[in-house]
Amino acid sequence: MAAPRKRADARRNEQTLLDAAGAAFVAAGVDVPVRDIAARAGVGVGTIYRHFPTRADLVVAVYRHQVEACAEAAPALLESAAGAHEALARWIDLFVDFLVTKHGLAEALQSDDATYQTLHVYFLDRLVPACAHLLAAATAAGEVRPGVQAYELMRGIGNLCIGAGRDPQYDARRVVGYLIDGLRPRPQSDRRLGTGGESGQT
Amino acid sequence: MAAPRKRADARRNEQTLLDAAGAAFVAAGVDVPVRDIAARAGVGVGTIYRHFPTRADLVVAVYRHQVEACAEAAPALLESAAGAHEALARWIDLFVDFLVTKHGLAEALQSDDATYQTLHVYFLDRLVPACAHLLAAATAAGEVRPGVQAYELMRGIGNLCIGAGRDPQYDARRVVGYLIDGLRPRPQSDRRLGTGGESGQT
DNA sequence: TGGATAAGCGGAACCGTGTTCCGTATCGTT
DNA sequence: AACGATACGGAACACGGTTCCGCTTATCCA
Repeated sequence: MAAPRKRADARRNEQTLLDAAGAAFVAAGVDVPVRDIAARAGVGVGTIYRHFPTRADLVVAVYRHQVEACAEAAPALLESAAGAHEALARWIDLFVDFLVTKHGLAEALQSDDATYQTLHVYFLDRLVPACAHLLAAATAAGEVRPGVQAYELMRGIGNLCIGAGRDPQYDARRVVGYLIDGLRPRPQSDRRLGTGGESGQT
Repeated sequence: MAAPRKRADARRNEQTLLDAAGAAFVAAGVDVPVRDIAARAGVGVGTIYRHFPTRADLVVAVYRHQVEACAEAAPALLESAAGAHEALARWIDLFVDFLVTKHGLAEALQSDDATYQTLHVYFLDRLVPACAHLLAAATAAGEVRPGVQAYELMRGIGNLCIGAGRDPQYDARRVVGYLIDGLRPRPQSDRRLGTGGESGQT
């Protein structure tokens, strides 16, 4: 319960590591070898593991501010945007912009590798509620068909961002745009997709 | 140019390997360690690399028939389905059903790992034309907005299949359904997404 | 200020996995 | 049967994640 303040060199190293990791992520993606990060920071690999037991901890630490900012932007968008669907679309643009500029992050987010477990959890905990808020408003306004799940939507968006930025033929923003449009209620529906249970898998 | 028939044991081993690999993929995903496949087949790892220089070659060999069948199903769907959009949707369902039942395949397809390069190329070469055919018909019929690219659509669909089957909260088929709906022309459009060049990236 | 003690550090060592390579075994042919 | 070509097995190497322990350094107290 007491806050046994860490040693000064430890605090300094932690910051150095965050900077080095951030730079390494930009240069070589979030999958950059641990040894490379250590070399950049001028520390041994042991030091990294002491401060950030898993790679996910390091990634979360590096991107925490941006994720928080994204989550916190949601309410303001709901007020400033023309409509609820528009607000949702704008917020998702924010999320997509964040993801596509972080090489390998979208991949890591969807990875089933146990290493990235906490990354997954953190992003979901922080962003799904924000998304759910916007989504609920849009659904209530009749601008999104009923039954769309925030979690599922976030996973879909995240998936669509995989590989963006390394393939000039693939524009994640555009495809995400199609998806968001597809959330709208179908005017005169002949193909039922509403609450979704028709996918026929036993 | 001559067909220097391979040795009998080599042909036998190749088939054994295909069977073993197929079983291993089902049991442990397409990322299963090479040594495991070798053990299943009762051969040394060298034998695998001799027959299938990269993992992609092995994966392609295992799934070739199913990919061909998917590609070839396109024309028939165009005739049997109620409309062109419907045909496209049905064909994509086929593709999604294929992907979600192969653990790790969707991930591998989008991986930038050089190992999977030929896998990527094969799938695209085979399936993009089929998709383009359906898409062209749907666009011509005015059932899909103009400007949608087959390649981009296929990548998007593939991406959405990542992680399906290991997360009960995420139903790739449903999300793909949203996306396909979103391809329809927008009735009274206030948000322009048409030919897509507005994504603001320099 | 100097010494004791705990906190923190570095990097060698270990493990799992992909990949290569070559001595050996097997096939097909004469 | 014997020989050359073909194919095989698995040891060895490369590489990256992870652990562990002897050494260094910050902090505290007398």
